[in-house]
Amino acid sequence: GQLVSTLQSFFFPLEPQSGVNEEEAINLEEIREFAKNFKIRRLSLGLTQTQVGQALTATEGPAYSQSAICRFEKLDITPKSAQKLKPVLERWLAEAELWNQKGQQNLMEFVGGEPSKKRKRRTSFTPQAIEVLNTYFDKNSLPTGQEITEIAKELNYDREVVRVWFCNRRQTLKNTSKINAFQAH
Amino acid sequence: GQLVSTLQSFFFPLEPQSGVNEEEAINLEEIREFAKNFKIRRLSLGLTQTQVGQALTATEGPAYSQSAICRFEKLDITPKSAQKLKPVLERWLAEAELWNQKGQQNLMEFVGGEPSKKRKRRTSFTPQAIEVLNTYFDKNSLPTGQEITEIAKELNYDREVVRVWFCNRRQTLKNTSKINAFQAH
DNA sequence: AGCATAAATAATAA
DNA sequence: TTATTATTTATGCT
Repeated sequence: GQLVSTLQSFFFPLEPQSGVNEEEAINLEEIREFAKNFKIRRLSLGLTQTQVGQALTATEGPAYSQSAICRFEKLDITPKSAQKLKPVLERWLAEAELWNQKGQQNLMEFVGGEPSKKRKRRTSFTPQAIEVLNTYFDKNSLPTGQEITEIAKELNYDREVVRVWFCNRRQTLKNTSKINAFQAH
Repeated sequence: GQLVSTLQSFFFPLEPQSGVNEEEAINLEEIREFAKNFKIRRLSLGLTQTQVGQALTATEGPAYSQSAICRFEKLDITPKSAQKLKPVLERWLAEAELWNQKGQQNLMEFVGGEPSKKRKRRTSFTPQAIEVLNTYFDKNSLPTGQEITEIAKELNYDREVVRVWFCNRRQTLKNTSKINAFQAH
Protein backbone atom coordinates (compact mmCIF):
# COMPACT_ATOMS: atom_id res chain seq x y z
CA GLY A 1 0.00 0.00 0.00
CA GLN A 2 1.05 3.58 -0.57
CA LEU A 3 0.97 6.24 2.03
CA VAL A 4 0.91 9.05 -0.45
CA SER A 5 -1.53 8.82 -3.32
CA THR A 6 -0.83 10.55 -6.59
CA LEU A 7 -3.38 12.48 -8.57
CA GLN A 8 -3.57 9.61 -10.98
CA SER A 9 -5.14 7.42 -8.39
CA PHE A 10 -7.35 10.26 -7.26
CA PHE A 11 -8.62 10.88 -10.74
CA PHE A 12 -8.91 7.32 -11.86
CA PRO A 13 -9.64 5.36 -8.74
CA LEU A 14 -9.96 1.64 -9.14
CA GLU A 15 -13.26 1.85 -7.34
CA PRO A 16 -15.52 4.76 -6.55
CA GLN A 17 -14.23 6.56 -3.51
CA SER A 18 -16.61 6.96 -0.68
CA GLY A 19 -16.20 9.82 1.72
CA VAL A 20 -14.97 12.22 -0.96
CA ASN A 21 -17.24 15.18 -0.92
CA GLU A 22 -18.43 16.99 -4.01
CA GLU A 23 -16.26 20.05 -3.57
CA GLU A 24 -13.03 18.08 -3.47
CA ALA A 25 -14.00 16.01 -6.46
CA ILE A 26 -14.74 19.05 -8.56
CA ASN A 27 -11.51 20.63 -7.57
CA LEU A 28 -9.50 17.62 -8.66
CA GLU A 29 -11.37 17.37 -11.91
CA GLU A 30 -10.55 21.00 -12.47
CA ILE A 31 -6.87 20.31 -12.08
CA ARG A 32 -7.06 17.42 -14.47
CA GLU A 33 -8.74 19.61 -17.04
CA PHE A 34 -6.16 22.30 -16.57
CA ALA A 35 -3.24 19.92 -16.89
CA LYS A 36 -4.53 18.61 -20.20
CA ASN A 37 -5.19 22.11 -21.39
CA PHE A 38 -1.87 23.37 -20.19
CA LYS A 39 -0.02 20.95 -22.40
CA ILE A 40 -1.99 21.91 -25.47
CA ARG A 41 -1.55 25.59 -24.82
CA ARG A 42 2.15 25.12 -24.18
CA LEU A 43 2.56 23.28 -27.44
CA SER A 44 0.51 25.90 -29.24
CA LEU A 45 3.00 28.46 -28.08
CA GLY A 46 5.74 26.18 -29.33
CA LEU A 47 7.34 25.92 -25.92
CA THR A 48 9.13 22.96 -24.42
CA GLN A 49 8.84 21.75 -20.86
CA THR A 50 12.40 22.88 -20.33
CA GLN A 51 11.63 26.40 -21.48
CA VAL A 52 8.64 26.65 -19.18
CA GLY A 53 10.67 25.38 -16.26
CA GLN A 54 13.52 27.79 -16.87
CA ALA A 55 11.20 30.73 -17.37
CA LEU A 56 9.32 29.96 -14.18
CA THR A 57 12.54 29.62 -12.26
CA ALA A 58 13.51 33.07 -13.47
CA THR A 59 10.22 34.84 -12.70
CA GLU A 60 8.80 32.88 -9.79
CA GLY A 61 10.44 32.11 -6.51
CA PRO A 62 11.53 28.50 -6.35
CA ALA A 63 13.15 26.40 -9.04
CA TYR A 64 11.06 24.48 -11.55
CA SER A 65 12.77 21.71 -13.45
CA GLN A 66 11.75 20.17 -16.74
CA SER A 67 10.83 17.09 -14.75
CA ALA A 68 8.49 19.10 -12.56
CA ILE A 69 6.58 20.38 -15.59
CA CYS A 70 6.51 16.90 -17.06
CA ARG A 71 5.10 15.47 -13.84
CA PHE A 72 2.47 18.14 -13.60
CA GLU A 73 1.30 17.50 -17.14
CA LYS A 74 1.08 13.80 -16.44
CA LEU A 75 -0.36 14.45 -12.98
CA ASP A 76 2.24 12.22 -11.48
CA ILE A 77 2.32 14.26 -8.28
CA THR A 78 0.30 14.55 -5.11
CA PRO A 79 -2.92 16.54 -5.24
CA LYS A 80 -1.45 18.97 -2.77
CA SER A 81 1.53 19.73 -5.00
CA ALA A 82 -0.69 20.08 -8.03
CA GLN A 83 -3.00 22.42 -6.19
CA LYS A 84 -0.05 24.57 -5.31
CA LEU A 85 1.49 24.54 -8.77
CA LYS A 86 -1.69 25.13 -10.77
CA PRO A 87 -2.17 28.86 -10.11
CA VAL A 88 1.50 29.52 -10.78
CA LEU A 89 1.36 27.81 -14.14
CA GLU A 90 -1.99 29.37 -14.96
CA ARG A 91 -0.78 32.86 -14.35
CA TRP A 92 2.48 32.36 -16.17
CA LEU A 93 0.87 30.75 -19.20
CA ALA A 94 -1.69 33.52 -19.52
CA GLU A 95 1.06 36.09 -19.53
CA ALA A 96 3.06 34.10 -22.05
CA GLU A 97 0.06 33.99 -24.36
CA LEU A 98 -0.33 37.72 -24.00
CA TRP A 99 3.25 38.28 -25.06
CA ASN A 100 2.80 35.87 -27.91
CA GLN A 101 -0.07 37.92 -29.29
CA LYS A 102 2.22 40.89 -29.52
CA GLY A 103 4.55 38.82 -31.63
CA GLN A 104 6.53 35.67 -31.18
CA GLN A 105 9.71 37.61 -30.68
CA ASN A 106 8.22 39.07 -27.53
CA LEU A 107 7.27 35.64 -26.26
CA MET A 108 10.80 34.40 -26.72
CA GLU A 109 12.12 37.40 -24.87
CA PHE A 110 9.64 36.75 -22.07
CA VAL A 111 10.64 33.12 -21.93
CA GLY A 112 14.21 34.21 -21.74
CA GLY A 113 15.72 31.94 -24.35
CA GLU A 114 17.88 33.16 -27.12
CA PRO A 115 15.59 34.73 -29.71
CA SER A 116 16.57 32.51 -32.61
CA LYS A 117 18.27 29.42 -31.32
CA LYS A 118 18.66 27.37 -34.46
CA ARG A 119 18.81 23.64 -34.55
CA LYS A 120 22.30 22.33 -34.85
CA ARG A 121 23.24 21.17 -38.28
CA ARG A 122 23.19 17.45 -38.67
CA THR A 123 26.69 16.06 -38.45
CA SER A 124 27.98 13.69 -41.06
CA PHE A 125 30.57 11.32 -39.76
CA THR A 126 33.19 10.01 -42.12
CA PRO A 127 33.29 6.25 -42.56
CA GLN A 128 36.68 6.29 -40.85
CA ALA A 129 35.26 8.08 -37.83
CA ILE A 130 32.32 5.68 -37.64
CA GLU A 131 34.72 2.79 -37.61
CA VAL A 132 36.72 4.25 -34.76
CA LEU A 133 33.56 5.07 -32.81
CA ASN A 134 32.27 1.56 -33.23
CA THR A 135 35.53 0.15 -31.96
CA TYR A 136 35.24 2.24 -28.83
CA PHE A 137 31.58 1.36 -28.51
CA ASP A 138 32.29 -2.35 -28.61
CA LYS A 139 34.72 -1.93 -25.76
CA ASN A 140 32.45 0.33 -23.73
CA SER A 141 29.11 1.63 -24.86
CA LEU A 142 28.84 4.08 -21.97
CA PRO A 143 32.09 6.00 -21.87
CA THR A 144 32.76 8.46 -19.10
CA GLY A 145 32.89 12.17 -19.71
CA GLN A 146 36.64 12.02 -19.74
CA GLU A 147 36.66 9.23 -22.29
CA ILE A 148 34.22 11.09 -24.51
CA THR A 149 36.42 14.14 -24.41
CA GLU A 150 39.40 12.07 -25.47
CA ILE A 151 37.57 10.35 -28.29
CA ALA A 152 36.26 13.67 -29.54
CA LYS A 153 39.73 15.10 -29.50
CA GLU A 154 41.17 12.12 -31.33
CA LEU A 155 38.55 12.32 -34.07
CA ASN A 156 38.47 16.10 -34.09
CA TYR A 157 34.72 16.26 -33.61
CA ASP A 158 32.69 18.33 -31.22
CA ARG A 159 32.52 16.70 -27.80
CA GLU A 160 28.73 17.03 -27.64
CA VAL A 161 28.40 15.41 -31.04
CA VAL A 162 30.36 12.41 -29.85
CA ARG A 163 28.32 12.18 -26.67
CA VAL A 164 25.08 12.16 -28.64
CA TRP A 165 26.49 9.60 -31.02
CA PHE A 166 26.95 7.19 -28.13
CA CYS A 167 23.43 7.91 -26.86
CA ASN A 168 21.91 7.15 -30.22
CA ARG A 169 24.13 4.13 -30.78
CA ARG A 170 22.92 2.62 -27.52
CA GLN A 171 19.39 3.30 -28.57
CA THR A 172 19.82 1.65 -31.94
CA LEU A 173 21.37 -1.39 -30.33
CA LYS A 174 18.44 -1.79 -27.99
CA ASN A 175 15.94 -1.47 -30.77
CA THR A 176 17.75 -4.00 -32.91
CA SER A 177 18.37 -6.61 -30.25
CA LYS A 178 14.90 -8.06 -30.10
CA ILE A 179 16.42 -11.39 -29.19
CA ASN A 180 15.72 -10.94 -25.52
CA ALA A 181 12.23 -9.64 -26.16
CA PHE A 182 10.55 -12.45 -24.30
CA GLN A 183 12.44 -11.99 -21.09
CA ALA A 184 10.02 -11.38 -18.29
CA HIS A 185 10.51 -8.26 -16.19
CA GLY B 1 21.28 28.67 -56.11
CA GLN B 2 18.42 26.25 -55.90
CA LEU B 3 16.44 25.05 -58.83
CA VAL B 4 13.45 24.07 -56.80
CA SER B 5 12.05 26.57 -54.32
CA THR B 6 10.43 25.40 -51.14
CA LEU B 7 7.41 26.97 -49.54
CA GLN B 8 9.68 28.52 -46.98
CA SER B 9 11.21 30.71 -49.59
CA PHE B 10 7.82 31.43 -51.05
CA PHE B 11 6.38 32.48 -47.75
CA PHE B 12 9.36 34.34 -46.44
CA PRO B 13 11.06 35.69 -49.52
CA LEU B 14 14.23 37.62 -48.99
CA GLU B 15 12.77 40.34 -51.14
CA PRO B 16 9.23 41.08 -52.21
CA GLN B 17 8.29 38.97 -55.18
CA SER B 18 7.02 40.79 -58.19
CA GLY B 19 4.76 39.08 -60.64
CA VAL B 20 2.92 37.08 -57.99
CA ASN B 21 -0.76 37.81 -58.34
CA GLU B 22 -3.12 38.21 -55.42
CA GLU B 23 -4.87 34.89 -55.82
CA GLU B 24 -1.70 32.85 -55.59
CA ALA B 25 -0.48 34.78 -52.58
CA ILE B 26 -3.71 34.16 -50.67
CA ASN B 27 -3.55 30.50 -51.50
CA LEU B 28 -0.04 30.16 -50.15
CA GLU B 29 -0.91 32.06 -47.01
CA GLU B 30 -3.77 29.63 -46.54
CA ILE B 31 -1.41 26.69 -46.67
CA ARG B 32 0.89 28.31 -44.18
CA GLU B 33 -2.01 28.87 -41.81
CA PHE B 34 -3.14 25.31 -42.24
CA ALA B 35 0.30 23.85 -41.64
CA LYS B 36 0.62 25.71 -38.37
CA ASN B 37 -2.86 24.70 -37.35
CA PHE B 38 -2.35 21.14 -38.39
CA LYS B 39 0.52 20.73 -35.99
CA ILE B 40 -1.45 22.13 -33.07
CA ARG B 41 -4.45 19.98 -33.85
CA ARG B 42 -2.27 16.91 -34.23
CA LEU B 43 -0.66 17.54 -30.87
CA SER B 44 -4.05 18.18 -29.31
CA LEU B 45 -5.03 14.71 -30.40
CA GLY B 46 -1.81 13.44 -28.91
CA LEU B 47 -0.62 12.02 -32.20
CA THR B 48 2.92 11.78 -33.48
CA GLN B 49 4.06 12.46 -37.02
CA THR B 50 4.79 8.77 -37.34
CA GLN B 51 1.24 7.84 -36.38
CA VAL B 52 -0.23 10.27 -38.87
CA GLY B 53 2.03 8.98 -41.61
CA GLN B 54 1.18 5.36 -40.93
CA ALA B 55 -2.52 6.05 -40.67
CA LEU B 56 -2.51 7.95 -43.94
CA THR B 57 -0.60 5.20 -45.63
CA ALA B 58 -3.27 2.77 -44.51
CA THR B 59 -6.30 4.80 -45.54
CA GLU B 60 -5.09 6.87 -48.45
CA GLY B 61 -3.48 5.68 -51.61
CA PRO B 62 0.24 6.39 -51.58
CA ALA B 63 2.68 6.06 -48.74
CA TYR B 64 3.30 8.90 -46.30
CA SER B 65 6.43 8.73 -44.22
CA GLN B 66 7.07 10.50 -40.94
CA SER B 67 9.53 12.63 -42.87
CA ALA B 68 6.78 13.73 -45.22
CA ILE B 69 4.57 14.91 -42.36
CA CYS B 70 7.51 16.64 -40.76
CA ARG B 71 8.35 18.41 -44.00
CA PHE B 72 4.78 19.51 -44.50
CA GLU B 73 4.55 20.97 -41.02
CA LYS B 74 7.76 22.87 -41.54
CA LEU B 75 6.75 23.71 -45.11
CA ASP B 76 10.01 22.34 -46.34
CA ILE B 77 8.45 21.21 -49.60
CA THR B 78 7.45 22.72 -52.90
CA PRO B 79 4.19 24.68 -53.04
CA LYS B 80 2.86 22.18 -55.52
CA SER B 81 3.43 19.26 -53.17
CA ALA B 82 1.92 21.17 -50.29
CA GLN B 83 -1.11 22.07 -52.35
CA LYS B 84 -1.60 18.43 -53.13
CA LEU B 85 -1.08 17.18 -49.60
CA LYS B 86 -3.19 19.78 -47.82
CA PRO B 87 -6.68 18.44 -48.64
CA VAL B 88 -5.59 14.92 -47.78
CA LEU B 89 -4.36 15.97 -44.37
CA GLU B 90 -7.34 18.23 -43.81
CA ARG B 91 -9.83 15.48 -44.49
CA TRP B 92 -7.98 12.92 -42.46
CA LEU B 93 -7.50 15.19 -39.47
CA ALA B 94 -11.17 16.16 -39.41
CA GLU B 95 -12.13 12.52 -39.33
CA ALA B 96 -9.59 11.78 -36.62
CA GLU B 97 -11.06 14.56 -34.50
CA LEU B 98 -14.49 13.12 -35.01
CA TRP B 99 -13.37 9.74 -33.75
CA ASN B 100 -11.64 11.37 -30.84
CA GLN B 101 -14.88 12.98 -29.75
CA LYS B 102 -16.42 9.57 -29.48
CA GLY B 103 -13.63 8.57 -27.14
CA GLN B 104 -9.90 8.29 -27.36
CA GLN B 105 -10.09 4.55 -27.75
CA ASN B 106 -11.87 5.07 -31.03
CA LEU B 107 -9.22 7.47 -32.21
CA MET B 108 -6.51 4.96 -31.51
CA GLU B 109 -8.41 2.34 -33.39
CA PHE B 110 -8.82 4.73 -36.28
CA VAL B 111 -5.15 5.57 -36.26
CA GLY B 112 -4.42 1.89 -36.30
CA GLY B 113 -1.79 1.69 -33.63
CA GLU B 114 -2.02 -0.72 -30.80
CA PRO B 115 -4.70 0.62 -28.47
CA SER B 116 -2.47 1.05 -25.49
CA LYS B 117 1.11 0.79 -26.58
CA LYS B 118 2.90 1.63 -23.39
CA ARG B 119 6.30 3.13 -23.04
CA LYS B 120 8.91 0.55 -22.19
CA ARG B 121 9.50 0.59 -18.49
CA ARG B 122 12.87 1.37 -17.15
CA THR B 123 14.48 -1.69 -15.59
CA SER B 124 14.24 -2.24 -11.87
CA PHE B 125 16.57 -4.70 -10.31
CA THR B 126 15.37 -6.92 -7.49
CA PRO B 127 17.27 -6.62 -4.20
CA GLN B 128 18.56 -10.13 -4.75
CA ALA B 129 19.89 -9.22 -8.16
CA ILE B 130 21.50 -6.08 -6.79
CA GLU B 131 23.25 -8.13 -4.17
CA VAL B 132 24.63 -10.57 -6.71
CA LEU B 133 25.69 -7.71 -8.98
CA ASN B 134 27.47 -5.99 -6.12
CA THR B 135 29.32 -9.18 -5.29
CA TYR B 136 30.56 -9.38 -8.85
CA PHE B 137 31.37 -5.68 -8.85
CA ASP B 138 33.52 -5.97 -5.74
CA LYS B 139 35.53 -8.69 -7.43
CA ASN B 140 35.82 -6.87 -10.74
CA SER B 141 34.26 -3.53 -11.56
CA LEU B 142 35.06 -3.79 -15.27
CA PRO B 143 33.91 -7.18 -16.49
CA THR B 144 34.60 -8.29 -20.03
CA GLY B 145 31.84 -8.73 -22.56
CA GLN B 146 31.92 -12.47 -21.97
CA GLU B 147 31.59 -12.04 -18.23
CA ILE B 148 28.69 -9.64 -18.65
CA THR B 149 26.90 -12.14 -20.84
CA GLU B 150 27.29 -14.82 -18.20
CA ILE B 151 26.09 -12.62 -15.36
CA ALA B 152 23.09 -11.55 -17.42
CA LYS B 153 22.27 -15.17 -18.10
CA GLU B 154 22.57 -16.10 -14.45
CA LEU B 155 20.27 -13.30 -13.34
CA ASN B 156 17.97 -13.57 -16.35
CA TYR B 157 18.29 -9.92 -17.23
CA ASP B 158 18.92 -8.33 -20.59
CA ARG B 159 22.63 -8.32 -21.31
CA GLU B 160 22.57 -4.64 -22.18
CA VAL B 161 20.87 -3.85 -18.90
CA VAL B 162 23.59 -5.61 -16.95
CA ARG B 163 26.33 -3.93 -18.93
CA VAL B 164 24.82 -0.53 -18.21
CA TRP B 165 24.45 -1.41 -14.56
CA PHE B 166 28.22 -1.83 -14.33
CA CYS B 167 28.78 1.44 -16.17
CA ASN B 168 26.44 3.22 -13.81
CA ARG B 169 27.90 1.55 -10.77
CA ARG B 170 31.38 2.69 -11.75
CA GLN B 171 30.03 6.14 -12.40
CA THR B 172 28.33 6.31 -9.03
CA LEU B 173 31.51 5.27 -7.34
CA LYS B 174 33.37 8.04 -9.11
CA ASN B 175 30.74 10.60 -8.24
CA THR B 176 30.71 9.58 -4.61
CA SER B 177 34.42 9.84 -4.23
CA LYS B 178 34.31 13.50 -5.34
CA ILE B 179 37.80 13.21 -6.72
CA ASN B 180 36.57 13.48 -10.25
CA ALA B 181 33.98 16.08 -9.40
CA PHE B 182 35.00 18.31 -12.26
CA GLN B 183 34.67 15.69 -14.92
CA ALA B 184 32.31 17.02 -17.48
CA HIS B 185 29.20 15.19 -18.53
C1' DA C 1 11.17 9.69 -52.17
C1' DG C 2 12.25 8.10 -47.93
C1' DC C 3 15.69 5.63 -45.08
C1' DA C 4 18.97 6.00 -41.52
C1' DT C 5 20.25 8.42 -37.84
C1' DA C 6 21.62 13.01 -35.52
C1' DA C 7 19.43 16.18 -32.57
C1' DA C 8 15.86 17.54 -29.52
C1' DT C 9 12.34 16.65 -26.28
C1' DA C 10 9.76 14.00 -22.79
C1' DA C 11 9.65 10.61 -19.20
C1' DT C 12 11.54 8.37 -15.19
C1' DA C 13 14.75 5.44 -11.88
C1' DA C 14 17.36 6.76 -8.35
C1' DT D 1 15.91 17.23 -8.64
C1' DT D 2 19.38 15.05 -11.43
C1' DA D 3 21.07 12.20 -14.65
C1' DT D 4 19.83 9.05 -17.60
C1' DT D 5 16.76 6.42 -20.80
C1' DA D 6 12.94 6.42 -24.17
C1' DT D 7 10.59 8.71 -27.79
C1' DT D 8 9.88 12.00 -31.34
C1' DT D 9 11.35 15.24 -34.73
C1' DA D 10 14.35 16.82 -38.33
C1' DT D 11 17.66 16.32 -41.99
C1' DG D 12 21.82 14.63 -44.71
C1' DC D 13 22.14 11.77 -48.12
C1' DT D 14 21.73 9.01 -52.54
